[in-house]
Amino acid sequence: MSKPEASHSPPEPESTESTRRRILEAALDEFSEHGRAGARVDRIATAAKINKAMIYYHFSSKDNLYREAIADICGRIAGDVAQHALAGGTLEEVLRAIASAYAELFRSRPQLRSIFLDELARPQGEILEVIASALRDSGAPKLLFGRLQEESVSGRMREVDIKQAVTSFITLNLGYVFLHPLIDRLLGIEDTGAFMEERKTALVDLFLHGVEVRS
Amino acid sequence: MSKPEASHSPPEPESTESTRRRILEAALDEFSEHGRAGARVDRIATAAKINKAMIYYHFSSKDNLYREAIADICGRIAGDVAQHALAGGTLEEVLRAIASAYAELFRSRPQLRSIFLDELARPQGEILEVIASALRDSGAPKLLFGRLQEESVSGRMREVDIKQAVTSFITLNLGYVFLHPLIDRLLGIEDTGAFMEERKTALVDLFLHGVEVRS
DNA sequence: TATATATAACTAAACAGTTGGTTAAACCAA
DNA sequence: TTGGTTTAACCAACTGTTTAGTTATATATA
Repeated sequence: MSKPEASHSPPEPESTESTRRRILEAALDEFSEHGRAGARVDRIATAAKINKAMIYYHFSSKDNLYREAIADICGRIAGDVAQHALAGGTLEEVLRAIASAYAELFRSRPQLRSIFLDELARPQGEILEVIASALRDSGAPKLLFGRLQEESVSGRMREVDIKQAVTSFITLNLGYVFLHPLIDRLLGIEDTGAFMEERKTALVDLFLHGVEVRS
Repeated sequence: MSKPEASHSPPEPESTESTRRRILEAALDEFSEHGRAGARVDRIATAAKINKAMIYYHFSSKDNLYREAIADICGRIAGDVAQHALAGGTLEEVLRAIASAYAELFRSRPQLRSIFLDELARPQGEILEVIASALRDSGAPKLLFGRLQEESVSGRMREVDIKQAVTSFITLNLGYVFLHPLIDRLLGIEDTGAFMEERKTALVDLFLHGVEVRS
């Protein structure tokens, strides 16, 4: 006595939050993989296992979905970075903690990388501001800036422009994350993961030596 | 006695090279501004002042046009960088020359930045190889690697992993170029151009101090 | 020398498929 | 019954690409 399968039987209605979440997650994957212009709404719908119209019901437009998907994940960045217990300690300890935090951020949230690169390639003020805020709220830039100022004032660090120094540390960290497809080819690096692991130590080492007072 | 205007009268045929050049230039602008998926063939045709069908006559497909436009401009990179007379001199002089070359490359060819970021975001082996080859052929990576090895062997440089050191120098240089929209926001930098100028000196300074033997 | 032919470059129009988005109706839990 | 959620079908515009026709020019041929 088998029940006739309905030609269309919608799954049990879920909570709004649950549906939105599924859409946001599918969207982030799609935008990460194809970029904003290359992403397809119907692919997002398929991946989220919903009818395409639901995307418009919840998010109004493709563009708005893009914005909200990024805002959603950026909202997690501060928490992710905080896991690395950025706090006091020697300058070296602080730098190591930040380097680890950044490396782990992009390792644990692989969609972030391509989306950040997209927004860097063609910045949209609004979205870039969301990203910048997230990184700011992580506390890392402020901690870095503050510590470098202390070191400078106390004479443990050479006289260098603090903004340039912070820029250098950030680019030393994020540089390989973002540029590794190119660098791997230029230098014949075959194990990106291993190189990234060594990198965390190497970049802190270089930076510390670069800023310390010559004895 | 006016001649009746033909309903459609194609202009005199130009040389193939001239038409192709116009298309390639318009294409590079379009791809740079909108990305591969966001670029529109009809916009490229309008910008190049040709009939859209000519793009297919000369380049077969949008994708092939993308590839050829990038290959075309990458073919110029080696020459651009060579303008900076990368040669011998002290390590500092070599590093300064390379830093200048990189900064000038992206300043003088503004389309490169977003296109490189696109390919870094979603690498296509073939195109990334064209880009890597262009940078390789510029001679800068080899010069850098070679000089750092010399310095290491002769004891003027600390014992550091050369690949990590080269990676650091490249990321110190290209990092700000690519990440400046974000860094400017994080650090409150208002004059990107001025900061970039200072950067050339600051990054070489940091790097040199970072690798030199402690006396 | 005049004429025919082939070819490359070019055109406007057409094409077929895809895209983001819309709509009216159905569904369902409270 | 109500209001929120969901559906299948639909839509106009857009997209990359193709087609058939035109023109200028070089070359072959009678």
